[in-house]
Amino acid sequence: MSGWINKKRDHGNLLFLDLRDNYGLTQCVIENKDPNFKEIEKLPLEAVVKFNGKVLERSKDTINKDLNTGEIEISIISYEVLGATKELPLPIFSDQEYAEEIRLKYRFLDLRRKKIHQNIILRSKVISFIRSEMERLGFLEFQTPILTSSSPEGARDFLVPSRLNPGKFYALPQAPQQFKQLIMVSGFDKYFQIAPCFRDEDARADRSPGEFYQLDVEMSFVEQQDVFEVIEKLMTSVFKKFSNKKLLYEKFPKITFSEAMLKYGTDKPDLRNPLSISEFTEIFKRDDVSFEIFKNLVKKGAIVRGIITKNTKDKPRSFFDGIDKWAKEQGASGLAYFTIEKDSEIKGKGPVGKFFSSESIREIMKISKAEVGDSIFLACGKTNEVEKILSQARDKIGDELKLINYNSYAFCWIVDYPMFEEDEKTKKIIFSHNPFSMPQGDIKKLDFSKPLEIKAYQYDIVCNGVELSSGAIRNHIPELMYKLFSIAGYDKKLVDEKFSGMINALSYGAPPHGGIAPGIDRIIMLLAGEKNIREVTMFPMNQNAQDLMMGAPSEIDEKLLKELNLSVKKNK
RNA sequence: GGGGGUGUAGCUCAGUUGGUUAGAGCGAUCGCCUGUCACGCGAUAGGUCGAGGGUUCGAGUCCCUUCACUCCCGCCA
Repeated sequence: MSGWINKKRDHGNLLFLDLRDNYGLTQCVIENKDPNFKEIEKLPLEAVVKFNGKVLERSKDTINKDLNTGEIEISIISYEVLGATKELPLPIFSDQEYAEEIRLKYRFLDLRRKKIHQNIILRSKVISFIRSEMERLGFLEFQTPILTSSSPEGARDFLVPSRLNPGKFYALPQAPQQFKQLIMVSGFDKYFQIAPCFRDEDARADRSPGEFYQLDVEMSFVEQQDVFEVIEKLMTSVFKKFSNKKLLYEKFPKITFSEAMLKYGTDKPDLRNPLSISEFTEIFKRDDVSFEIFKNLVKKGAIVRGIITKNTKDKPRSFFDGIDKWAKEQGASGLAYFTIEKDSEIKGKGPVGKFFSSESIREIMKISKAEVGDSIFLACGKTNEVEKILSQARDKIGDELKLINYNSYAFCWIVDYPMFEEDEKTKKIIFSHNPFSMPQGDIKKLDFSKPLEIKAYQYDIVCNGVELSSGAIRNHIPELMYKLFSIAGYDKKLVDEKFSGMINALSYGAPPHGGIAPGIDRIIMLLAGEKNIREVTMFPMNQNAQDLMMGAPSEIDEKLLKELNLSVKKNK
């Protein structure tokens, strides 16, 4: 048996060694009467060795139930060192947390550790299963180019200089978006790919810098619902196979974008959380409400929304103040709160309760289905500010009140995204999501004079508050595409120039088509129960997009630069 | 680009109000130990307290600057 020395237990005249390989641990044993004893005793942890020996059944009282191989052990007869080791920069056998820097620099050692080793194995199995499921559903896997052209919309591109075309650059694909549409125009009707995607944007815990993988899917002659059915089938089978956690919905609920923003304050709601947001702005226009701070803000155009918590009348003051304090730490102006009580009359108890008449509280209860004994947290401000803080408050309060079943998965679809939105700074009309999406409604009757009212066949799939993917039914009609691009400030010439391949292809008989591209890394994160994408990525870069193990990015030899017709301008 | 957190031995961490020689566990090295499975026991080595500057009789501890890692905002069609 060959493997790494995981742990030694040296009794002086009797030595146990746990030998580790990809599959687990096996205890090996040797006694001091063996001539090899002294040498084996000195072997360092993590040396790679081959032991020849006898497999022995362990006596009943020495069986280790925690090991798969705990009923046997190997009595060592001879050995060979296959790979020596220096002193280790981090221990392998412990479950302790280590600094990322050292883990990433010695990733090959880190990957020997049990948890991350299992995560990577899980990743392999999930991807393999997805492939076979997609094939079973009739999809074909194709590869698309890695060296392609830069696209004007979307994220920052990674660029690759062209030696043969001095001064020109390839871009790495942000996603195979245009290619998968071209595949549909080419007459293939069900495509998928485990596709590498490259975006030069800043990292987050759930976002690798630079590169990540999508399950890229596209289908022709389909409507939105056809895409949903394929993905629902796939996700339920993947999540059932690789997790024991409960799926709250097998038919994923559909929530419109505007409803999601109102009820949850975000377009990626965690539906494991039963709390929802209600709209109360009108309450603050009543004469029998005297909460002047909010009333004055409402007069200036602010809105008021709030979250009802059920039966929280007995919660200590510290709970409510804690939430208010937390909200201020998040940069909001805080959350006003009171609890609905009743003696002879309905009234509000708490710092701002006295500002509300019985009648106004009755109205609040009607709007939000609140009852006596419930409490209400209120936020006031601009729409996007209120949405943001209440969205966070929903997670925070749900967690504190233990309302969230963390042992479950709640999928949903967010649908009916607007085609356009107004840029906050420039006040220009821009594509709110994907410029290639098909607008909803009768295309001949679309009112292009009110672009902000146009909805798109554009959708997101969300699980446990994690955005897994967005997708769309595509716009396959060139004239309509020119029209939509012109609203976003691209004239025909520019569209022809920037999207020549696409627009040209759509002019030669393009089928209606659509698709989606769920993030593989995030699916694995959800399945592995990890909060950080590096825990499910074999060789990740750090937050500054550096590979500490390989030393990337690095400076480049002058000769190579010259061949590429490039010179580097040094700062300072 | 902005805000927060962290940085002390190879690794994980403790270090009180600024006060004597900066500690523990794991790991390493050496010794003892025949049924452990986080084996046990004893000893030794190992420190620019991230770096630079300042305050002070005295700084791991206080102040300033800076670097690294990380979390968040911006950004991510």
